[in-house]
Amino acid sequence: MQTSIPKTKLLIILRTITTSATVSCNQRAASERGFLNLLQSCNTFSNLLQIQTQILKLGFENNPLILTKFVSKASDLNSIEHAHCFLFSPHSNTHFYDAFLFNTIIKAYAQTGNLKPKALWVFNFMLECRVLPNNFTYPVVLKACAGIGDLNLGMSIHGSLLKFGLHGNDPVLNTLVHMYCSCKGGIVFGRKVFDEMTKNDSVPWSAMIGGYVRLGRSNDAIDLFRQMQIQGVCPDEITMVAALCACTDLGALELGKWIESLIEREKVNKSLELNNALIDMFAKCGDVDKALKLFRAMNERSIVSWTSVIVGLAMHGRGLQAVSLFQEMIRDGVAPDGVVFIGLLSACSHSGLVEKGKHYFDLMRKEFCILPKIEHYGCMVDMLCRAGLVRDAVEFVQKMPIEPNSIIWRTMINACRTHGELKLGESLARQLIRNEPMLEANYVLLSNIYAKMSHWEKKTKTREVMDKKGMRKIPGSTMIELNNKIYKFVAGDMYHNQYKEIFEMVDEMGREMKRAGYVPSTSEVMLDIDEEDKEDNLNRHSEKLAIAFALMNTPPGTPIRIVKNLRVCSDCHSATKFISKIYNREIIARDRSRFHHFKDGLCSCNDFW
DNA sequence: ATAGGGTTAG
Repeated sequence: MQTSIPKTKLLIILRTITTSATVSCNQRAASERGFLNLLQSCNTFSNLLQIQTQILKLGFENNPLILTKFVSKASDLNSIEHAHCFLFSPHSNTHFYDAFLFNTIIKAYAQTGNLKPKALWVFNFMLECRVLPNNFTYPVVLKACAGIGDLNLGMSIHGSLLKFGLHGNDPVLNTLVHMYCSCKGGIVFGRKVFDEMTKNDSVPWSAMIGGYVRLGRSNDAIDLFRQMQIQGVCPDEITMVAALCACTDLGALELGKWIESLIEREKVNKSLELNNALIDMFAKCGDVDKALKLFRAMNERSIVSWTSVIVGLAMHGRGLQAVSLFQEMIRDGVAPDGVVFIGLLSACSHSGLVEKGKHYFDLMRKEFCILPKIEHYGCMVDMLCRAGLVRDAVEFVQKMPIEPNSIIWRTMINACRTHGELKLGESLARQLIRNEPMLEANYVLLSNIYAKMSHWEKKTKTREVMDKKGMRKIPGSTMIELNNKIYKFVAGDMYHNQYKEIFEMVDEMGREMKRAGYVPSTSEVMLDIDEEDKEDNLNRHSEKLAIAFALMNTPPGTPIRIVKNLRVCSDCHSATKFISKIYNREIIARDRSRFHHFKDGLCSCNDFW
């Protein structure tokens, strides 16, 4: 329940102010202070409307301070557009407006979800009104620009900053770095500003490291983080969050633990966000139990904390536990949002809980009034497809009230391939290519279907179309951490300095596995070559190279952690099960969508992925 | 009164 000033009281106060017919300076100041206090306690939209009327009645429409407070109140009440109309009506006298007032409006727009472009409109209007921007203007206007992500826009603001000859102080330069790092294609400009500025504190470092993380350049982010240490700049909790995100992206558990130890050593303030980043890092780097432990120890949790553990459990195939955590969250009185439902539905999807998934999909609309978005429909399609119910998925898509996106089509096409609906898959893939001819993933899907159908000439033709358009398949790669270094393997990799030993090890593994009953699934090889070459091809998959490398370089009995950039192929999946038993190793593999814990010849995913 | 951070299906 919101507390509001009773209307009667409000009117009495207003009347007291209005009735002073001849006011001295002191009285005027007093009435201004009184009005500001009144504004301060305004907390509903109808209060705001009353205040607006009074502003006109009392002649405060020429008082920029009062107008500024009015704007920030309106912003608090999500009514910035209302304040906008009031301030920029044809009758309003913009002659009295100052930079503080404009800055406040720009900031209010910058904070909105989809009204950010209006911040730039106000900025331009400010220039038209010949109000000079100051050093407080640029951080807010650049922040709006960063939110829009338009590089040209950002550059023109940068240009206007130079034109006004403001001496860029720290906040201005920091936001300039942030803006460039948030715009597509802008990171080099951001780096240039970053390199040329004097960096007195952690802020520009956080902006730059965060920029690399957002671009998926996590290795560069970590390099810069190390550079920061060398330069003797102390990272704060925000820098730590960015560094942890880089670890999460890489799946680098050891690196993540190192950051955690730095946090402890430097006694960095453990903000809610930092705890959330730690939870997410541990969950997505393979130690979901540690993530749960941290989650339980937190004294303040946000919806993000809950989402992180639920998604973490989902990735580890612990769907039932994810569901019970969701129920606990509801019992705790935390209001769910659309995002946590994505996590919950993906938990059901990864654990084959089709009925539960359907139940929660209905519940989100009926009980929590959250309208399912395309992502939620995507989860449902994925869930039906994983469970092998391709026909149900088709029916579901036909009944959907919104247009399916290409992600949903790709999910369906891939499911058609794995569940033998090849004709359907082919026609869907061809349709998708007609709609989206410049996306390589669509051609890869079609060519994989042709491979499965053994339609080699059609497959070759698809590949030729790709070549002609200059597209290339993303190569599969596997990452492994060893002695504080990150090693990356790609299929057939011969650049590693141990590659001969690795290939020998892979061959030995192959012999041992065959003795234990492993049959290479050569149907996974999407090439028209003979069976023996197919086996070689399988043995050169990046995953097997990484595991061989780990077996050679780590003590017997220790767990092996690997991270793949794509989904694990079914041959590598079955081979890894054998390896875990033969070599008595626990192998924890993260692929593009989930974790596989291999132990004693079995996988935690129960072959469901 | 001005700067920097977190979660999401495929």
